[in-house]
Amino acid sequence: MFTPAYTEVMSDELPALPWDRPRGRTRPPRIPLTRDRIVEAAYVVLDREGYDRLSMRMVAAELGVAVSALYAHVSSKDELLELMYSRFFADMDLPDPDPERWREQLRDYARAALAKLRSHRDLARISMGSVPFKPEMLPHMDALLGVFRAAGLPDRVAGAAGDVLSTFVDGFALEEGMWQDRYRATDELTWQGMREALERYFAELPPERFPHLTALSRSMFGRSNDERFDLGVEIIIRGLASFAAEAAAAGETATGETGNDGTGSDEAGATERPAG
Amino acid sequence: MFTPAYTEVMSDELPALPWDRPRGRTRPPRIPLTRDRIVEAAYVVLDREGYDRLSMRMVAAELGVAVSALYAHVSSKDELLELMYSRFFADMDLPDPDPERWREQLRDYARAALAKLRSHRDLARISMGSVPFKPEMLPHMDALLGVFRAAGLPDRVAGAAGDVLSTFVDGFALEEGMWQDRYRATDELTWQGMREALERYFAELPPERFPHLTALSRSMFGRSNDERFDLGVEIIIRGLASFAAEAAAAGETATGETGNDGTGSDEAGATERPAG
DNA sequence: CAGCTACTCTGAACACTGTTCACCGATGAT
DNA sequence: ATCATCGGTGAACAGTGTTCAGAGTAGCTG
Repeated sequence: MFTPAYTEVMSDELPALPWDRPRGRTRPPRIPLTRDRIVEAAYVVLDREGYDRLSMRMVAAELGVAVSALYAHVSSKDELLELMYSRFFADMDLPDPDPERWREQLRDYARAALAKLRSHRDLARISMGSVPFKPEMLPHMDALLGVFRAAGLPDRVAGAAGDVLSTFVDGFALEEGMWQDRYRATDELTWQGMREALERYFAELPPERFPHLTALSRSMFGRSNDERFDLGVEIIIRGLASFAAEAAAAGETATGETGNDGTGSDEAGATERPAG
Repeated sequence: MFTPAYTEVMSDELPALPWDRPRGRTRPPRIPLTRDRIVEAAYVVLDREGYDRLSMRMVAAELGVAVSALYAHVSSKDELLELMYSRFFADMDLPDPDPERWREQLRDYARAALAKLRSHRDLARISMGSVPFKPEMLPHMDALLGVFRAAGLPDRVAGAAGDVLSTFVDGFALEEGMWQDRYRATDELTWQGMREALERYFAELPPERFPHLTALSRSMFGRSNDERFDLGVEIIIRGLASFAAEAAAAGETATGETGNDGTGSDEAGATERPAG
């Protein structure tokens, strides 16, 4: 290790030693560390190494900086993860409620959210692991509630609809990521090959013990993941449509608000078939 | 440290030294370590300390045993977590499909699963973090598929229905647990107090920016969690009912199977996901 | 009963992790 | 030119999952 005094005195007249760090103006002006740069580096590490190997030391190494330097800008790893998660909501555009197009809007929003979750490896795990509420998601919650109300959902149902939709999107992305981790670890199988292997596995189970699994193995794994996702979203949308139709009917017959809590413990008004 | 030879020779004639471990028959016969005992101890630690503090060393301490002893019965912490997760499916009873009662059966199953997830602290996190498929869940998947088919769902929809339902149940329990962790850490608030605080928080947001959130804060947090859960399940059930009714109608008019994939308006099947 | 093997369990170690803290060097201000 | 401030450093601490040579015990064999 050279002492600073030595390099300061000598390097004005002599060329810099090859193993010595460049100094003066030749050295890049040392970009200061910021939260943003840290978050960015964390995403690089996440994409390259995955969630399990994402550590403060790796982020610091990515920035060419000591670990402890991070703690001047970020109070803990948890906070860093939350900052990463907050970026999730940054550049997603929000629907503005249109009663005519609420189904399409929900479908589009769900697809956009899934695409965002897929855009970084293991991002779904960060999303699922974060505290269930961040101020950044307020505009999203509000916009979604707006769509639900535009669809004609009673308030109680609107309040619960967001849960169903968001847990499905998050859970779907999480499961998808786990399969990827899985086959990343075991073999160099492609995603398609994995699905085929699963289909074969289920098809070859003893049919007397698992009659439905064996019969449906093709239906479960034959189609693409996107189709499975769309189908799930469609199930939810139709469920919401049923409540909307019910509310509309009640609104026509009686002007006052009904006390129906929407859980429909009986199986009466069900099977409201949407036109979609 | 005394050498074993010393204690062996002397302790027959002399009383045992007070700091020496009792030997011979007075010592409890040393119950052998088994996978089951380890899993059981892990659950004790989980309930007392929570998922974040669940470590191999704590499990070992709970059993009064060295850490490395665990690795003779369990190959890794991941395997231990999977063993814990496997217990989840052990004593849940399965519905046997009844076309007349499929809604009730799904509702009961969802409630039972939620109750199971609630029965141990942070169990939902283990569930969500586990690999998406375990052989123990085969009977459950088959039984659920049976219910879906009994309901009259087309195969494609039945294959996706399980995803929607299970991600909702898991996600709901996970979120609930996170709120609990949250208020456990910050204050000695009760669960009810937490909900009230949240309701107030949303109600006091600027209404011009968040018109729907402020308007619906009561609807979202006023009711109990169980009601919110039931409502979510009901949304899914109605969505499935819609597909079932559609299939029934198609089956009456035309005998052949229709090619409808159930996703409704397409326009997006694209973005087949690459494996990476 | 003695001797042996087989097996469980121990204690120490390794390579990590998140986090803290006394210092050091370069910056901007007096 | 001196001082103070502050961002960044390196070492340390307590904790993690995991491995491994070796005790100690149990049960089987001669």
